Amino acid sequence: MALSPKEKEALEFIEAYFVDNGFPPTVREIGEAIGFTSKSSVYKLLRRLEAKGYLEIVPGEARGLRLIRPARGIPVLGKIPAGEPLIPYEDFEEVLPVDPSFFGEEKLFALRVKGDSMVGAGILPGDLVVIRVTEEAKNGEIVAAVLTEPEAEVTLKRLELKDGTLVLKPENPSYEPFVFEKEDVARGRVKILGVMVGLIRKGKG
Amino acid sequence: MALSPKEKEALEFIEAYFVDNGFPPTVREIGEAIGFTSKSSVYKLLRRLEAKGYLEIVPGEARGLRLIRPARGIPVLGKIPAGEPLIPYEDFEEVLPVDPSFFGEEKLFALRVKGDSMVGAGILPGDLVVIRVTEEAKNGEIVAAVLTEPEAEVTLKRLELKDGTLVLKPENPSYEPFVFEKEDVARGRVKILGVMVGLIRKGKG
DNA sequence: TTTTTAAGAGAACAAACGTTCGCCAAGGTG
DNA sequence: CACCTTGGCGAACGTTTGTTCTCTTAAAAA
Repeated sequence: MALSPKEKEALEFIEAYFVDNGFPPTVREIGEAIGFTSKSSVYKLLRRLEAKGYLEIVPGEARGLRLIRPARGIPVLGKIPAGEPLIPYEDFEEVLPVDPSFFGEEKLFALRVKGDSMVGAGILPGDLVVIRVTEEAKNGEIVAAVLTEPEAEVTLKRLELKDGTLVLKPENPSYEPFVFEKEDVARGRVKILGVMVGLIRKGKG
Repeated sequence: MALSPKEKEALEFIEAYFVDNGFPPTVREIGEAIGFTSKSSVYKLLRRLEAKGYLEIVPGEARGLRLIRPARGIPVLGKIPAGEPLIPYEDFEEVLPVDPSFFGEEKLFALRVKGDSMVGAGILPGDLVVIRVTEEAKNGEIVAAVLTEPEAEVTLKRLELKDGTLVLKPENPSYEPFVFEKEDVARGRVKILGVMVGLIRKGKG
């Protein structure tokens, strides 16, 4: 169910408070944060959030709020980002229950690997690759890049930069590298989303 | 610093309570759980835990306890387990801040991969392999096993069972399989710790 | 042995906190 | 128009909860 602006504001505050403090906020603190003067209004809002399945209220207990979604996690980029901003940091389908600070403090997201073009780097189909959002990738780093032609597509390859040309190199001899000249980069035919900082595999491998 | 029995009991209760409820317990609840009749005794114990670095007390706040160690995580098996029990579920050096239920509800631990004998399965040196504790592994599964001779050693290999013989097969043509006959297994020269259920890689891969 | 320290009991108190009740304004709907 | 729902205010109340004091006992240190 959809969240009203105030409900969303409250939920985000609760999650942020939880991450910062290690326990949930009180009704009063929530009210103060979202600009409510009456606690009862906050309480009603919390009940709405409960009805919509975003949290659970434990009756009578101080700070008795139980978040349903994991408080800290790495969002999995489901569909290919089309417009701007490239990384929509909302409405992710899935959130990996992994503390992001394990991989670094910056903005992170995860990408599910589709093909076998990177098996040479120990990256298998189905793996979740953790990406740090940045446009400044160095030579030799594995990057997530979005190709705009012929159609929008996100791909994971090793980056090679040689005097202006940008090469996205698979780690599998069966695949050919993608080569982009200066003008291709300038015209936005390729755009680097970020660099790989980790990998999570679920299953028997 | 070392924990007294009661301190350890309290800390474990707090962690379990936190996992179950999503917020920390009250001083009273802790007292009830560990058999203290006086709250002040509990409070002093909490201060000891704080002094020893296991948690933080936020003064004046209800349920104002902040755990230092991650509440939910996967322990990393540091050194090779020598005696029984093979998996000591205490005093782990490191805990991965990953919700164990992501990989399964059973008992899990992680193992840091040392060599390159499993690169063919996309498992690189330095990777953290998540293992589900079980002695019943099926043919073709990747298992963590402990070899007792010539010296105790934990290894990760693909399991192959052929009428009584147990083969631990590397996924790298440069390495030879380990073959164990029925009597080797019976004499405990090889013991299966568990099967691989996931993998976590930290770094640029 | 005397002294000190650690660990807990029990009472008392002041905040912190959740919860309910009645009221009100805006907006849609018959 | 009259009616109902939604979303908010304000007051009041009763618990829940942290925190401090003094006292007791047993072990350790001197």
